[in-house]
Amino acid sequence: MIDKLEMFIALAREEHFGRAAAAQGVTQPTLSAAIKQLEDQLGVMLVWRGSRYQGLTPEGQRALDWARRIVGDARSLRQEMRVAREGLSGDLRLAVIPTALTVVSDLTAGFGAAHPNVRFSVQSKTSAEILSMLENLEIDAGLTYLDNEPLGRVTTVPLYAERYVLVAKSGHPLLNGPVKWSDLADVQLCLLTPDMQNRRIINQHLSEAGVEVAPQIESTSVVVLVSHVVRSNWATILPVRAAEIFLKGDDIGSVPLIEPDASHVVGLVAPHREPFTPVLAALLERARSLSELKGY
Amino acid sequence: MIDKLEMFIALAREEHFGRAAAAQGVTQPTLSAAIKQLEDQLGVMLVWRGSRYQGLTPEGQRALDWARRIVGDARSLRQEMRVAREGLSGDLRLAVIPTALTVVSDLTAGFGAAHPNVRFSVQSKTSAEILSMLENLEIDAGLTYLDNEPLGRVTTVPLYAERYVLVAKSGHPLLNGPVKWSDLADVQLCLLTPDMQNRRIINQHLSEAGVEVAPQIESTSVVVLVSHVVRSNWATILPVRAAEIFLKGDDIGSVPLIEPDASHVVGLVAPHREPFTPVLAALLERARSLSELKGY
DNA sequence: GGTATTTGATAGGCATATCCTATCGAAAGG
DNA sequence: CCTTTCGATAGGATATGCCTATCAAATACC
Repeated sequence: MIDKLEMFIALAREEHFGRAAAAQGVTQPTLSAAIKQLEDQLGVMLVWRGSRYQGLTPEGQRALDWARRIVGDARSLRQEMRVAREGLSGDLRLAVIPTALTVVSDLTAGFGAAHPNVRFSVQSKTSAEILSMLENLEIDAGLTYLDNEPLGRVTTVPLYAERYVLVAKSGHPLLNGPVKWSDLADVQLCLLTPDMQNRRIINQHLSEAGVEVAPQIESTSVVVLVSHVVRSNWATILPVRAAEIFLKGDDIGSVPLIEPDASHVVGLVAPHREPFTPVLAALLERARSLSELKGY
Repeated sequence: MIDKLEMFIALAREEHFGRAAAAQGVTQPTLSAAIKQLEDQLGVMLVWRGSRYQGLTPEGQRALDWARRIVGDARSLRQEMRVAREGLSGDLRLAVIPTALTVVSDLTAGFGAAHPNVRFSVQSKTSAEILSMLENLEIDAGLTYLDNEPLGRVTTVPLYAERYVLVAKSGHPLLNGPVKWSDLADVQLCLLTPDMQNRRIINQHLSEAGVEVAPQIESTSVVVLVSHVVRSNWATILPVRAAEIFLKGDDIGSVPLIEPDASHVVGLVAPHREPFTPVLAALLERARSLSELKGY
């Protein structure tokens, strides 16, 4: 039963029998049969059947919610038993917005030393992808914005408030003092792609300052942005935490962006499932002790 | 997997391999094998093994919590799909304290008419048994005291406040006006057994009024108490709601018990599992609309 | 103290479920 | 019109689940 629910979740996620089967490490006929059996056992159609996958029925949608719960709890059970057996161990799968990637090392620093058997897997994703992956049990926790878009049924631990700086090559005229958002009208900017929440935040502040931007360079990667700043004449806007790591040398500099002195809360997000698995509980505890926003 | 978890729950409840197997409709070797496989899959011992069942290990205890969650959710999934298929239907298993048995008909009255395919099964239990059966998924909801003993992780809907009357044969000298608890010192009382919370409540009020009682007749059934009142010379103490149904004829009468005018809240109790299954949600809704204690 | 009973584990055998490979038919794409 | 994609179906090997029968240890009883 639980295996079939896993396959059902995979099917809903991949929207494709073949890919879902591959993701589950079974062949396509096996997954097809599993879905059919699930439908027989529950007595309802879960998937619209044509010659191809055509989405979930309303019952399928409701069943998916339960399936996620059941499968998630079953994994929690297994994980907790493994921890009972061999101490904190296992994989902790994180997805992180690009501008918070440097914060991961703060989280893992003490954690990795205290729990050497816990392995981290970190991937860079958009905030929307992070929420969807949390729902689909593809990751155990995420690092994303907490104060902008609706999050759903999750536990959150605020970590810090993002503040923004303009990053440009050393000697750039704007680097001499705080820069207003409205000063950026004629600056050549490279920015994250618009599917990134960070970009939408920046767009909003720029537009509120009456500035229209159409960056020639967009990327999903902060590294790409910074290397364009270093190697060419672009400037970029980054959260302080994301920029810091690049500011060690003399190549580039940064100044705070003011009017407004914008700030957006970033933190850890995890599925809310009482009780938490030991590994996740430990990570949340670590995040709380690290938080700059205890009272948030 | 889920089947094995069901067997594990049964074993924890019955504390006996053979009985647990019978309860699950399998033979004892099947259940033994299932538990062993569960232990193998989880990699931990769940049950202390001697020549007989000797309780759960700490890991077993934790696993039991998850197992209840998973099995309960799986049942919810199945029930919800059945409701999607054929409308509100299925069994609703209730356990009720004896003094609230007459209230069940208030709950079922409108409900049964609106949902003819829902069958009720009602059993009379102590409040402690009700809570334990809720935990073990043996019942779907209970009717018990809400304001005395700790309830655990449950949803409650208060229904009414129990108030107490003295019930005695017509013509009994005490029936002429309100009776104080302290007036009962020399009255021959028959009462519920001390494992019933109602009896403990009554004991407490009597003892606070300085009255010691050692009833010659004790029973788990209100019917037994009332028939002793009718046929012999005993009196008894009952909540109004439990007494009403017997007061139609002229054989017996009742008077309020005062000083104190004691009151204890009785209501519906159900496992807290979001979202509720449709049948349970409908019952809770019915209970809320019926409640005399909306603001409680 | 010796016998009977209770309790859970083990062994062997059968039925069923599961998962694979190979193939098919319908729909979509070019 | 041909090719590709996608999911369903068929057949066979393997694994799992559950049963009956039996055993060994512990306990209860005379």
